[in-house]
Amino acid sequence: MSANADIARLFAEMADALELLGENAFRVNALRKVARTAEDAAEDLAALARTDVKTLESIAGIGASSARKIVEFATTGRMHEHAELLAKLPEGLMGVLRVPGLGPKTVKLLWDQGGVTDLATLKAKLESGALEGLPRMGAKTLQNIRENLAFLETAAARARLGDALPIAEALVAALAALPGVKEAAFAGSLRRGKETIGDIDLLVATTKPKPVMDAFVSRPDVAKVLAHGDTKSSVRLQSGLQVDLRAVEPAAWGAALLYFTGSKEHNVLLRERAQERRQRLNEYGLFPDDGQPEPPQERGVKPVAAATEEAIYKALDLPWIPPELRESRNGLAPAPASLIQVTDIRRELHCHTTASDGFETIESIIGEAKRRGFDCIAITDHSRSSAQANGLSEERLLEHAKAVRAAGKRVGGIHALAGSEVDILADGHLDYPDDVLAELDWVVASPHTALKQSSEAATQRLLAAIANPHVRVIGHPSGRIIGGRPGLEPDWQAVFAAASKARVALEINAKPMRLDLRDQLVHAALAAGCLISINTDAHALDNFDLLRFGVTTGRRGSLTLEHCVNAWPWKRFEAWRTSRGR
DNA sequence: GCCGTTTTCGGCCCGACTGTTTTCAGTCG
Repeated sequence: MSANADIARLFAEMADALELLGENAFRVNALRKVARTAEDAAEDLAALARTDVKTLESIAGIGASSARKIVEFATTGRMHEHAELLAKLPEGLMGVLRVPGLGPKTVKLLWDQGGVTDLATLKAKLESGALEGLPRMGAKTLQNIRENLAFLETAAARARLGDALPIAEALVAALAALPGVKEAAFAGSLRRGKETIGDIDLLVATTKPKPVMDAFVSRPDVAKVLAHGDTKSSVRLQSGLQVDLRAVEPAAWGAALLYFTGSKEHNVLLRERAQERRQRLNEYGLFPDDGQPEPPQERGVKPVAAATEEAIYKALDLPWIPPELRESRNGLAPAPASLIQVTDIRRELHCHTTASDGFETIESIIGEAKRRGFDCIAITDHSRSSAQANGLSEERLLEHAKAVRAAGKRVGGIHALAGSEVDILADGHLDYPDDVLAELDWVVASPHTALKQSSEAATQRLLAAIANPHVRVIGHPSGRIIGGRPGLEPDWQAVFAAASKARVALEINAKPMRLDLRDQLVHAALAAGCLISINTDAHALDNFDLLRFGVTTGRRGSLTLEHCVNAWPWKRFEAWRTSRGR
């Protein structure tokens, strides 16, 4: 999977380089599309390049030329066109493109006429005044570049879904409370539930947008106003997060929500479908195409559909597609009939108590699970090797199991499973011997250490854990931390095949810093016939609220109720739980 | 560079906003 990320980076860099060199914009866009396709792909493109180039070329957006480049990368680890392109530019010049507001035209101008070759020379020449007098470089523009460069130097990477969503929800609530606002919502990658987001896209429906825009840019948490128009404004919050707000007429709400939710590929597919039906789709509605070049909304043409997303999909003979599935890997395929949702989840199968590194007593966390309507909770404190997490010795584990069962009886009305989150050691052995695991009701096996081992070692490690008859779930299978560490990169196809055969579920850990398995891998695991378990890995009572992030990740991987063991009726779950190892 | 029951060549989304402009180029989404 990391090969896909590498491929995406190489193509994105080629697109940047070509743009700086003034190459044809459509060629640049085509390369960008390959980059986005690679980033979203559920398949391992490098593996495909080695075994099945035809299928690689059949992926929308990847043509013969890009396939050839991917094959070269998959077989040699190099992409010579990428290297040759980058050699034509000063090494740090592409970094200058990361400054907000600086695009290829301006960077090329700064390079050709200003001698800027990287962020350091840009900073020096801004300070020395060497850029004054260049075309289109007025005082205001130079000041903006200064500020945006300073921002770039301190900016964090993309925000995690778990951090951005609560901020967006608060902003939406504030906008919805303003006079004249009929609807307010967040759109963009946040609505699609991507694990990280670059900015927050907000949308309001109102007939009087100006006061809404004014109120928005005047918020106390706004650090800088990037744009302030009648229907569109853009700010940077003190947290560094950029927030864009668009205002539309209530009658065009659905069209705007659809348009600003994306993804780009999804929008293109919808527009193409509209064109096939002699219709035009834009952010103002779905219109009959009368062949006139001027936008229909400016000529008073009545839309076929505009007020709701559902109406627009329906007019295009499509079912409404949930935002989480509007990614390139899904095309316009309808959502599966029973796509998982938060209300389907009946049990939590991975949580911690004060016995290891949790903050709640056994009884407290069982009570919380019951209060939330769950039929079962598995208590899975850490195993002995996780010393930093106060992992349990064999003796403590067996005592703990008794305490869990007793607490379950005291609370009543919920099944409390005495389990363990047992470490998968670097060599694939589990942290307790089989005869100890046999004493438990439930075993989640997870990697916690040696997360930089080779792909081969990681594959053998996970296969060994899957082969253990006591293991029912592989917890956070890669061990990655979003924006922190990449985690294990095993041969996922081999892992999925083994897990599918052994009926061992793979976890989607709902912690926003983990979301592990990630969405693309969930998609691939399901294609291989795997079972999935969504768990919050709760260490505190409010951690149960993180469930929605795990469910969103499952939805992005097309997870259905049938493949999620947390959603099964109790009898089916019990039959599966007790079907091995005992 | 990609794509094709209207094209294997000739298209490829386009509107809002800013800053420097005196009518528009560049960026962004």
